[in-house]
Amino acid sequence: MKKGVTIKDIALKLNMSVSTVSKALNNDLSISIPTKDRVKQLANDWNYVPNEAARHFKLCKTFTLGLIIPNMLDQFFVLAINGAEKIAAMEKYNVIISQSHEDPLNEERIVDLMKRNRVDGLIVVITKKTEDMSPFLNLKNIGIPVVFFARPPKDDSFDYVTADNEGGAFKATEYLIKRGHKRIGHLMGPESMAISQKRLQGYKTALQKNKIGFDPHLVKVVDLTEESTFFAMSQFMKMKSPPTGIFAFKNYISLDAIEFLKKKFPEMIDKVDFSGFGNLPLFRHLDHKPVASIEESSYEMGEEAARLLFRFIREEDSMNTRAVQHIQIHCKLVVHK
Amino acid sequence: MKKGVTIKDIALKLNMSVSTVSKALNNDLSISIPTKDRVKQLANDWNYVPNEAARHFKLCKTFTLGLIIPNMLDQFFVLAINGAEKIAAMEKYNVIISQSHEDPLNEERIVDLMKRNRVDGLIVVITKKTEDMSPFLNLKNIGIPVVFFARPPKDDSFDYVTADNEGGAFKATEYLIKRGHKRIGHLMGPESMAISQKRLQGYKTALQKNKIGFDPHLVKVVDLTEESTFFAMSQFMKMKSPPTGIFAFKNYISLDAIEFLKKKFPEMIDKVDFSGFGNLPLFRHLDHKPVASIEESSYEMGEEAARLLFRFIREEDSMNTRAVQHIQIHCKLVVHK
DNA sequence: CTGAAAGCGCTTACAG
DNA sequence: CTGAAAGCGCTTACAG
Repeated sequence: MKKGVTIKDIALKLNMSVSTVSKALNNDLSISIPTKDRVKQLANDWNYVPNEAARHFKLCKTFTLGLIIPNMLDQFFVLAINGAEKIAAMEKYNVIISQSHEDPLNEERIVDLMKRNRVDGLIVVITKKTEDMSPFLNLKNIGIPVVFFARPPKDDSFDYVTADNEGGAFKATEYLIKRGHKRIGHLMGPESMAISQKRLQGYKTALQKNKIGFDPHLVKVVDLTEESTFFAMSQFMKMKSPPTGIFAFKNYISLDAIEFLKKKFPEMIDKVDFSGFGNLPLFRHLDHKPVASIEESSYEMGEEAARLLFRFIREEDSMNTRAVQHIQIHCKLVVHK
Repeated sequence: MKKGVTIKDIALKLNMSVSTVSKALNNDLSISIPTKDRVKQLANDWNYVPNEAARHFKLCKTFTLGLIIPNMLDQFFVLAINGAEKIAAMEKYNVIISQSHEDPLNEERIVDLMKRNRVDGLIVVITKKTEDMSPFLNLKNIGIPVVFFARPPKDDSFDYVTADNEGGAFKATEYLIKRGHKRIGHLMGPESMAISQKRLQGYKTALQKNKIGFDPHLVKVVDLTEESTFFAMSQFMKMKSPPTGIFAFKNYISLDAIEFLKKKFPEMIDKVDFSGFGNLPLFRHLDHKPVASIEESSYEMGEEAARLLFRFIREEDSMNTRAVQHIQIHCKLVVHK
């Protein structure tokens, strides 16, 4: 980084103090219009670029939000980022995005980095394997507020924004029932994720309400990799009477499951209906896709998380006294085709 | 941001000078092992978190790379980001990503922001409409190196990494010819983009080499929106003898074009073959997709761009004397199904 | 091996 | 309305 023009240079040239120049550039009310004009004119002529690193340092504030997400190839997260960025932009805040790639070790490294860089707040989607929350506890101690997003930690003492997981699962399952399915499987999310249980619960409730017995063999846990979905599907297909409707924890899983059928049981591809969480932009291009999606409104969820975070940033002092916030976003069922 | 523990606090407690503490934490050779141990022990006990804002300020270096891309919903860019991030991580650099959403005004705002935040270097995919390069010239002046990526500016005085656009277009077009097509259309990229011409040229060369006359009616310019692709396709389909093979500037355009056929000319969907730039992860899930893609190796391109940028960051002094770098990445043809 | 001192560029409470 | 001065947390050239 070259040295560049500083307010000192400007002050020297105009025979003013640096205080005056600083105030003029910041539109301080105490400075006269002519002075402001002269300062701004020269700043412009000289291509003055304020050194934010110096401001951040001086003000103990970086005007930066950290975002930690598992993976940017997942459109759900990208939409959420866009929502958060919108709110951040309104507050003239920057956003730093970093990917954990679903690895808790990476996650810890990134949290540390964000801490060192003194972001003013953090929005985090924890990895599918994160169980140890100590890196985040530590964050609280040094006064950096965190809002968890989409995947709430099991420990309810943290603030989060998430979908109505149980309600959404209920709707997705019931839609399959309404389409006439009696044997309904569930591709369940990892045990390590709190929402896996919620979505399972919604599935169970839908069965119950519609007088369909719960069969534990119809629930297979997957870990969000293609292999595990393929394995679960092959288990399903081996059954005497395989499910004809499958509610997936997440629609990226449905896509893998559909992929599996195409490859191994092409005759079944039109006989099994899928529903699941996530109404993704890429569905537009698909011929074989879930019959219904739970719209998680990820853009709005991102906005909501950012709004909550800004509230915390503003109320920083009351950090230790304020009530924990758990925000739940309503989920809509979207039928495809 | 709370005040937190500083090296001064540690120095006070241990009856040392701040210089010693600073050096101990930075593993300076001049400090004795026992001293280092005592310092590190206390730093650890007290949860000391170095204030990077202060370091950046002091060192006139932020260890941060800026990335400006049009849109994170485009997987091509996400892969490139991942490549650049990998290289940055190896150099212990952070990456700030910002989206221009294809709007030059946004782009200018972001460049300004990156300037103020004194990123050490910038990797930029300009918007499809960017013609005025002055925001970037300005960057050079204050000593922030920039590497353009994927979409080289028309002005060749900038450094960039791009695909072998002409060669790739040649291969994609020739593949359609090899499949027996005689009437081959081209969905050309925006005139404002330099690579649109290159890809058109590759298309023309492939026709020529294979003794197929060039028909200007078979070239339609699109602007990367669905509407413009739909319009171009409807023009094609109105022709007496519409093209049976179409080489698209970019495969997201192919997807829109396929969408158009599905909707308006379902009987044609299996009669028109597409090829184009971009071998995207999402193709995995598609039944109707281009018959071939030009693999742009975006991950590797991202790495390459970051490597080049680091070279510039290191050689900062010779900024004005060094030769302009134009790196071209070889493109492979990937046949689908 | 350790420390005193200067300084990075900016903001702000205070004095005039 | 303007300015002098302190200080944010750190690094480093220099002295000892």
